[in-house]
Amino acid sequence: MFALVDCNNFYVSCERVFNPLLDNKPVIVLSNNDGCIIARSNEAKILGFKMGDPLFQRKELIRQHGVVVYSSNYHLYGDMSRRVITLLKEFSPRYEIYSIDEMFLGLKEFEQWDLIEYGRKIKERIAIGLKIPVSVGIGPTKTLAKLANFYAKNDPAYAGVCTLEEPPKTLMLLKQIPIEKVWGVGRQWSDKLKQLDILSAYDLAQADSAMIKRKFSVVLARTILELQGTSCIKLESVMPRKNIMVSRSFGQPIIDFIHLREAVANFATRAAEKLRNQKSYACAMMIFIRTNSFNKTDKQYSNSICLKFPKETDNTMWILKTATQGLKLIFRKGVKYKKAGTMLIDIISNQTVQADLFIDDTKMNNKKLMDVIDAINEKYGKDTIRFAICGCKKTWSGRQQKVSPAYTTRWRDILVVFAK
DNA sequence: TCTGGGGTCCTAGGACCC
DNA sequence: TCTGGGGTCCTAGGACCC
Repeated sequence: MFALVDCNNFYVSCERVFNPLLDNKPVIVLSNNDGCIIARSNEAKILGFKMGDPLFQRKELIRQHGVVVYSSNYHLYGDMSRRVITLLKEFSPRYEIYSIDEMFLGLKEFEQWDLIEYGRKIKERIAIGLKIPVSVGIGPTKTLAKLANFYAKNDPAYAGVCTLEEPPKTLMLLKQIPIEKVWGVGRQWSDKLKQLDILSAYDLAQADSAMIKRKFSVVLARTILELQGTSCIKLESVMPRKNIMVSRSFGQPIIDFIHLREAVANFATRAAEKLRNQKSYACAMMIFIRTNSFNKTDKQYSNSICLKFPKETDNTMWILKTATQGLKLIFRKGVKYKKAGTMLIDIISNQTVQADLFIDDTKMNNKKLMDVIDAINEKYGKDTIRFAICGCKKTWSGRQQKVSPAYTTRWRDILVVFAK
């Protein structure tokens, strides 16, 4: 058995932990650049705010209902996520961190227990420990645990905890789940499935898996088995990333090379930090730049380039050098750039590196220097020490007008409580 | 004026090997 | 008229996830 524990409206819930005045009010959290709505409280969902709505299209509705708006605060959400994970680990030795607000628990060892009761304990633990509301879905496969979570979250009768244990009960519930809510079925496939008269999770569970494999892929055929109760998708403990991407849209369009280079250098630096953090090397990197594709009048341009490093590396200097080279090759004058990014690719573990006879490894991967830089930045804050090419003004950075304090990760933001 | 930022896996087809 | 039978690796593109 698996449990899927999902934090409800996670970003909004994080804001509410430190500001109880937000309880019962419509609250939304915005994406980077304050561009889109990416998290909504239940009250905001009822008002009709949709995931991904551009903010500027919803200004009127926000004003009408006095909706509270926040920029995203990943210092806070990331740290709260780590705390949730710490507490959830108490409930099973086997787990998978699936996303910033979701975790699977392996419950093989607890199958004789009352799992509903266990689910309630989990929910209670997170509520008391962190004031984060969670939903718990339990099932014999990950896909069924996901669907159980759908009920736990959306049907008040379950009060946040639902199990799909016995097959007959499971099948009845599957009939009420629209096909597009099934884990692994997105927009394209749900449209195509509906044409085949497969409208619910139940219909998919009954479908001919050979036909599905032919017309879709082995992935969806696997989903059928999972819906029927045969577990195909294992619990994955932490796997290092195979790609590391850092990209941003700019607050203002960038025209000149120097500013664009500064932005790209910052992204590459961040990517290199992530790479070292997971103890890997990258063999190559990709750099991309693009104009604002929403703008119908400006000249459009978008390009990317992949470059190999002379030898696999986790060294910021090499990565910056390569990023700059690549940018020079794809940069075009007279264009208004709106977004850029870097991606480290061909990532390997730093434990399995072949030495090179002809390249001086100490020069390529100046490990001591990187360790010192990382340690200083860890202790005194991001970018305390940095490469000059990254600049210091961050003119490219976007709007973050309504960001809450980083209550749990920055000393000067720590919450102060006054006694009356 | 204003439209996010990450990831994964699978498949088909081409180039190559013997 | 007729033109083998295996393989591997790589890449781009398309689907999905949060």
